[in-house]
Formats: sequence, structure tokens, C-alpha cells
Amino acid sequence: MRRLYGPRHHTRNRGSFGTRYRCRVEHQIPTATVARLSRYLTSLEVTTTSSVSSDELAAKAGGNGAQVRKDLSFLGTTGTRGVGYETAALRNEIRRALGLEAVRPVVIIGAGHLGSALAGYPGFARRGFRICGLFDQAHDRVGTTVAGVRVSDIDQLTDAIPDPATAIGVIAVPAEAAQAVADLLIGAGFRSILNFAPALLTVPPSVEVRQVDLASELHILSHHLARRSG
Amino acid sequence: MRRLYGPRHHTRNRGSFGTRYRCRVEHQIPTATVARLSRYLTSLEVTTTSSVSSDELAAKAGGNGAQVRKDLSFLGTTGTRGVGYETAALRNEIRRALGLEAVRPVVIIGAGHLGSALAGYPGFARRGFRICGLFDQAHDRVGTTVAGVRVSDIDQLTDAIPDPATAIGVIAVPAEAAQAVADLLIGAGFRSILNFAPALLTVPPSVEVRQVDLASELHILSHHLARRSG
DNA sequence: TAATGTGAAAGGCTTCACAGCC
DNA sequence: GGCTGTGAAGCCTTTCACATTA
Repeated sequence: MRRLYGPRHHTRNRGSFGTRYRCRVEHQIPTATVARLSRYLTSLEVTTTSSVSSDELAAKAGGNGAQVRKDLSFLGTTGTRGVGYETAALRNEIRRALGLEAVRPVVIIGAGHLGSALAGYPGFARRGFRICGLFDQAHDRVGTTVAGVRVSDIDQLTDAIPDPATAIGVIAVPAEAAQAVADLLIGAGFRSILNFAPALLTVPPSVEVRQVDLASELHILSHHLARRSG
Repeated sequence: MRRLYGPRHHTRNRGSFGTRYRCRVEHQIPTATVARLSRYLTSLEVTTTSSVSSDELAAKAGGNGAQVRKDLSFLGTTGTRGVGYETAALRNEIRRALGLEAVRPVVIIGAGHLGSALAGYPGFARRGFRICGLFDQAHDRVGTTVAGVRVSDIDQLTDAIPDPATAIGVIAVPAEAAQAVADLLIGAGFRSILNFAPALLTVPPSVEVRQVDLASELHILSHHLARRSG
């Protein structure tokens, strides 16, 4: 069985024509941990004390102390027993783990209600991202300015982004158009997509998609309401 | 060890001053399954064939056939071996499980960019919800109309919603104001909250909160980008 | 003393594999 | 022959408990 927790340098078996060799994987961080690191970072951004304990961080960001410690153990940082973690150092470690050493460019496709709201969302800039493009198909939207960002024609996508392989593409168009936009992004060299359309995207394995479905969140809450009152 | 999958009527042990009794829990659906049921429903809404197989549904909504079958087994529906599931019946079963037999009311607090976008999002109405209130603190927003919904003063929250215990409250205000809005909702009788502010809410156990953090999704994508190129 | 770091145990979810049924 | 229903196995995640260390 594969070890998942424990030593920080994990190993993983790979089959290869019957033989097996072991390949060293550094800092293979579990996906559940990555999601929490994001919350820890958001907390640490407004922490003023010079150090925090795992219990303090858990109280601010959610979870419990043991989980915080296990999560942080993947970073290679080491806290100080009896004291806690040095705030500034931990902040930097998490930023590094999340690939935020430099500001990461984001483009938004779709300048409708949602796309416009995202373009103007102050939380993105505050947390390591820069909206460096807002694109739309509709000619009457092209040329207007939304939340300080100029709306460009979707055909200019390729020209506007110097290195799409390090950027994130956000899909904020109706479900019917989502796959076409995904294909466009992938064709332009994007490898990370955040999809707000309630549609399953088909993409090659080299491309990562995350799906945010607002109605789905309401469905889940609705289910629990029904369970309790029934 | 507790049985989780298998027979549809689960039992659960409850400690009670040393004695243990077994209490029948019908249709205790795992949270991961509930999230997928939402996607299945979205697919089924646009399915035209009179029946679907688990593999077909998996292809449309994501996942694999075995998972679809296991998920649907919690509903108590039974498909037809050799054929599949009857589309209309399945759709109704899932709606029932998600508490969508009647249209579920939703109120949005915060009529800024995000709140306005949500109020105008056609996906909500299409998938079983009605936006029946949009509230804001700012007096210059009150009285205006956003996406066909009138913005009301937040003080009128209690009057506007007949039965808050069956409704869902959506928080779309800045992080600093989120806890105050949550307290307001809970005081008014809400028991389900969808929170878009990147802030940890403290609520009594009777209230369920779901958190959608847009920047967090970008963090996760950013992490994977960094892992691959580094 | 007060906290971290981490094996081990427990819990929950997904996948497998196949019996059962239409 | 095709597809469902479901134990069992395996994997991933969380929690526990405690040795360890500043």
C-alpha cells in the first residue's frame, strides 16, 4: 500500500512493462490539503502576531490543530515546538506551495454579469492574481470598460497573453458555449481552466479544470433543509 | 465499523449514558453523492431519451457507471436491468432528494457586483430556485432594480420572507461584513447560508453553511501549474 | 511547560467485480 | 446480451494520541 502521510519525501510505484521502479516525488501535497492551504494563507495575510500556533490558525481558518500541523508538514517548514510557526515565514512557504511567488495572470472569457463581477472582484488582486484580459464575442461589448478592464474581442486572445501556459483561464459564458471556449483556451496554450458554466468540459489530460457550479451549491443546501424538516 | 454502503436503510449507533440503541436512518445520503446528484439532475433536464443507462449518465455528467449506480441506489429508485433508468422518474426522484419538490426561495444579501450577477443568473431559476429578495445596506442602492429584482433595505429582511427556515440566504458582501450578515440571517430564522465572502463564519450547529471561495479555486489551479513546471 | 511532528487507527469515498435480472 | 445492484477491496482523508523538543 502506498504511504500517503508521514515522511515528506514520498515515493510512488510506477508499473512499466511488468517491472516496477520507484520514483521520488517531492512535496506531493494531497488535494484536500492544498484547498486548506489557501484558507490558511488568507488568514495569515491579516495576522499581525509574529507567530501562530496550529490551534490558533485552526480557529481562524477552520479545522483543528492536528489537521493544520499535518497539512503544514507537507511544506517542509518546521515550526518551533512550544511556540508555533513564524507568521511571515509560513506565509511565504504557503505562497510558494501555491505557485504564487510571482503574480499569476488570469483571463476571463465572457463579459456578462458574472464575468464583469469577477473582473471587478477585489479579492483576486489581493490574493496573488492579476486580471490581464476580459474577452467577449459580442461586438457591442468589445471596447467598453468593465471595472477598469477593457473588453477585447475573443479573437485577440492569443495576442494578448504572452505566456498562456502559466496563466489561468476563467470561463464565464453560458453552458452552451463553454466547450467551445475551452477548446479556444486550450488551442491558445492554456493549461488551467476555472469553469463557471454548468457543463462538463472535455479536455486533454494535460489540462486541469476546476468547476464552480453555483446552483449545485444551492442544491446541496436544499437537500439538507429537506432532510431536517422531513 | 459502521456500514456505509450497501442496504438502503442504514443504522447508526448512538451513545446514551452507556447504553446504545440503534436508530433507523432512511436515505442518509453521503455528501459526495449529493453533490453529484445535482450534476445528474442538470444532465437529465436536457435529456430527451425516455431512459438512460448509468454509463450514459456518467458520460454526460462526469464520473463512471459504477459510481452513478451506487449514487442512485441511495434514492430508492430502481432501474431496469438490461435497460437503464426511466428518465422522467429519475429526474423526479433526484428533485425530491434535493428538496426541490417546490420552488425554493433564495435571498441575496449584498447588491454589489457579485450580488447583482447572482440576482441575474438565469441558472438559478432554471434549476429550482427563485430569487425573492435582494438586500443592501447602502441607501443609494436601495430602491434601484437589478436584473428585475428590486433592491430592498436590509432592515426589511424579516418582513420580506414569509418562511426563512425553508429559504437559503446568500452572502455576497465584503469579508469584513460577512459575520454580521450571517448573524442577521440567523436572527431572522434562516438555517442555510451560502457564503461567497472569504471569511470563516461562526454559526450554531443548527445552521448549515457552504463556502464558495473564488480565489481559493484559483489558488488550487495555481498550485498545480507550479508543480508541473517546477 | 507548551507546542510540534507523526505513526497508527478510524472513517468515508471510489473502484472493482460479479451475481442477478430483464 | 446488456445493464443494474451491491458486497468487498482499496484508496484517501481525518482524527487520535503521544513521543519529542525548544
